[in-house]
Amino acid sequence: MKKTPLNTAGQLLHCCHSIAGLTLGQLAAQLKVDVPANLKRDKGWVGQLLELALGAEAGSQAIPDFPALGIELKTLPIDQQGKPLESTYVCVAPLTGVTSQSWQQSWICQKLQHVLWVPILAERQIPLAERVIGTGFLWQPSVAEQQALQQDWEELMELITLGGIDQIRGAHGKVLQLRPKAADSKALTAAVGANGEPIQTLPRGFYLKASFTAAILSRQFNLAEQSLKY
DNA sequence: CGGTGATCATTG
DNA sequence: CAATGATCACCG
Repeated sequence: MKKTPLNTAGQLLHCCHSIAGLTLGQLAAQLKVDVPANLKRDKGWVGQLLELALGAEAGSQAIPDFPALGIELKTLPIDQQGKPLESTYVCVAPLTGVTSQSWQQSWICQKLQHVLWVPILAERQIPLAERVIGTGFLWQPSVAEQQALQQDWEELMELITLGGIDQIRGAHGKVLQLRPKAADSKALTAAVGANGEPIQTLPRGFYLKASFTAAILSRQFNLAEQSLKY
């Protein structure tokens, strides 16, 4: 865990391993950060803490957490069985001006090319300061994962550009969801209406379903097990 | 507002 | 009890 910017993915991973096994309280103490009583009013606290610990530079800018490496940092709340407790927010969804954009050029695709996942044992019954940081790992989508994501994305984007956004619910995709991403249900942003006319609607964001992130963890977990056997 | 970081909490 | 829709805090 260093304060200086990391130059390689290897250094980042090493830094990540050095904080694995610590509780959030221990890490916060090292960084001289106060631990909130709960996450009710500090939902992004865990993510911010890990960004500080690993030296992410992007802050709240719309760029990768590690610009030089093109790597995105994401914490993943899991239970003791290693199962994700929540779906994972990826980024906001463009609602206008994206006709004929390809999956490969999309913002979400770019973000998902290199992700540093850091599992956090975060069952709600465990006090925040006692939650344990897991072993982070670098991930790139497999061909199959890429195809599943692209398929859902294309379906969702077609609905958005054709004015079907108000029919989209969280259940629409298999691995990718489109759900509200706003301060509250009254926030508005521009979108396309049913007849192609401009309308105002709730801002949406792309989320990875828990079953998808569970598969990522499973793949990592199984590989780790295999490496112990041989 | 739109983006970052997400989790909360009601509901089926 | 998982999943969807709602919400919290901070920044430029």
